[in-house]
Amino acid sequence: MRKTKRITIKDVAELAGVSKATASLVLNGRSKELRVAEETRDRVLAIAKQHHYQPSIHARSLRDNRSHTIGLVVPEITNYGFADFSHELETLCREAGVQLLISCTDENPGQETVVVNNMVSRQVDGLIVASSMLNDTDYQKLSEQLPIVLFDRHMNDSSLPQVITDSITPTRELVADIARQHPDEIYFLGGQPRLSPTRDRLEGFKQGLAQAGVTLRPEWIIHGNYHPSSGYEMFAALCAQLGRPPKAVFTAACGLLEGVLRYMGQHNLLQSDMRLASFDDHYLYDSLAISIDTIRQDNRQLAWHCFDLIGKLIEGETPDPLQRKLDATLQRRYKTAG
Amino acid sequence: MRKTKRITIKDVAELAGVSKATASLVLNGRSKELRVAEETRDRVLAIAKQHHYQPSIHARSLRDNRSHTIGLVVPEITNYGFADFSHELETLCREAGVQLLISCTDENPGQETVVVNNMVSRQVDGLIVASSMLNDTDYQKLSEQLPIVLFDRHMNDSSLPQVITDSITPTRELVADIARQHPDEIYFLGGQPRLSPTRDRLEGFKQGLAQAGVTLRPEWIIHGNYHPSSGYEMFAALCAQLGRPPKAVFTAACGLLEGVLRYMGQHNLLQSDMRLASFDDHYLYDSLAISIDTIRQDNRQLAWHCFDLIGKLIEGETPDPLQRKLDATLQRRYKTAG
DNA sequence: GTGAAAGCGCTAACAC
DNA sequence: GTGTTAGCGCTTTCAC
Repeated sequence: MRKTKRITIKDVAELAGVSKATASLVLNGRSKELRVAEETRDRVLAIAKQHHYQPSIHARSLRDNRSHTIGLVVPEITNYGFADFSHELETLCREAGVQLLISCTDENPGQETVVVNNMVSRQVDGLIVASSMLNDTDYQKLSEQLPIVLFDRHMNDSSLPQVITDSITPTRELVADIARQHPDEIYFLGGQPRLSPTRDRLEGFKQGLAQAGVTLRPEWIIHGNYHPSSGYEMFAALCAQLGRPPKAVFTAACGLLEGVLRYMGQHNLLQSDMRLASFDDHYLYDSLAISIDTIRQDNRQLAWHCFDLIGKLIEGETPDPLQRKLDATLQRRYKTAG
Repeated sequence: MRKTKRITIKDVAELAGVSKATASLVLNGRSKELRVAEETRDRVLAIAKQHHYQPSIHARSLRDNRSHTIGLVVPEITNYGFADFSHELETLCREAGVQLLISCTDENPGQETVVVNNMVSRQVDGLIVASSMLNDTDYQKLSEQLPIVLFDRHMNDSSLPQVITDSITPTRELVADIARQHPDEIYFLGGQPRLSPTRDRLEGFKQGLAQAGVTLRPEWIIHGNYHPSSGYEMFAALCAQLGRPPKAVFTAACGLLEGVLRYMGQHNLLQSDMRLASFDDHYLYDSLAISIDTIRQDNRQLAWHCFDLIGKLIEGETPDPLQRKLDATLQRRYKTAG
């Protein structure tokens, strides 16, 4: 293992019979502008190629005080939406010669602090975060040290750069549609009430009811958290309380939906005529027994904007606008009888 | 942005009125063994804490010629199995103070070369790869430079360190069961015939037929590739050829199954009595209209062994055994009538 | 046109 | 007990 020792610029220089400085110029393609003799240049390049010279990224990072690395912090990489987003972002990074570091928080604010500190100590040039925190004070402070972009979730009136999907509009439209079919019973299952996705989607839910002329009943709104099991429990409790499955349910995120589906699978409810809708899409929903309407985020756009923001911030530019809101798409699967 | 300039060990030393060397000793917790005065030590530590001193990882990496970073290369992070594996591996790495770099190849050998080179140039200490290559010559060569562990897929007689799930045994058992129910028609949809998962799972398929006393018909075996669309196309062609859906199908990986399900969804076949089975599990399969038997890999074990191997290799140890084969679990969902 | 030297932040040998 | 120094690999003035 590790037989071949690294070849350094000093080695290349010596082999080519020039100084480190000259070799450096040539290898950085600045030989033209700084008038290095063509013959010298070719010699250096030949040696470098022949010995597979690769610059030490550590030496460079140390010198430049730049790691060409950015961090991505997400709640769960096993969540299809975040995986898709990560993939898109990784592609953008690779094309730009930037290395992406990915860490998961498991929806746990304590762990979020750990992984973020970890990335800071790794001297990432910037940080892109889908935070599980309730407020942005930590990030506000951190953003004095390095560029931060929040996405997917946003905090109360945060002024930090951020990219989110507009949840309210599509939720309103979808919920209004469902409410017209089931004006007497439509439940909202959400995560922590203080997290922005919950608040926004609940707002959309309320607007949807209003739009359909349906009066909200307080018991329709149920809060839990975004842990996988929470959707299951909320739905189980609801079924127990009603003595039957509800007529219509909107879940605020795919994790919650997952729990609901698990319960339904275990209790043979998948063939029922319950109307189910959710934020977040998944390709397997096309193959489920039950037709679920969903709201699909555009992860490619999301990733692009995050990358654009963080890149500009790192370069010291001031991107405009600093906060971006993207459109989602309704994915309708439910077919109204007749 | 970036108001606060980094504080270095030199700053700490000066503020504490000691030399860099002393400060370094103290900060690395080696003050006891090298008899630094307690008073000095406390002073240094106080200053460091007060100014939030954080060592420069780049300087350290440069000096130690170690990045405390390992690379993970997977075909698709959006594939649930790989996402789950990545998550497990990331947790292990974090606990060990190692940073994990993740890159995707999109099942494309050319891109695999790119991302691997990328990681090498990032000077990762080791590399864990689920390769889409047909042979291991590239990795054989690369392993002279740095430790490599292959997982999930293995190449022909490769002697490189690797961790794989035993596909043959569970596939045989599952297929034998299906073959007893449908001795006259059971199809195998696989990826590239030369990739190890395809070969192993096909071998298990054949053994399963033999075990059930069923004679294999050559037309039952269909090869495509592991791209999402391939399963769809193979299955569509099969349905077209038969003029009806097949009675029983085994797909060699979840990507292929995804394609089959998409076709079935579009053609209202999800309620049919076709028997479907596959390698790789997904939590949503519990909620599908059709009951799919699957073979579930143990990603936590898989990640643990990869981490164990790469860690030991990096430390210069020779792990034993160098190649590991783990057991999978049958996830039965199909209920035989009666 | 090219080379010598300094410095990025850190640690380890070796003085004192 | 503590300080001095050299060196990890690279780039960038500034001389020559």
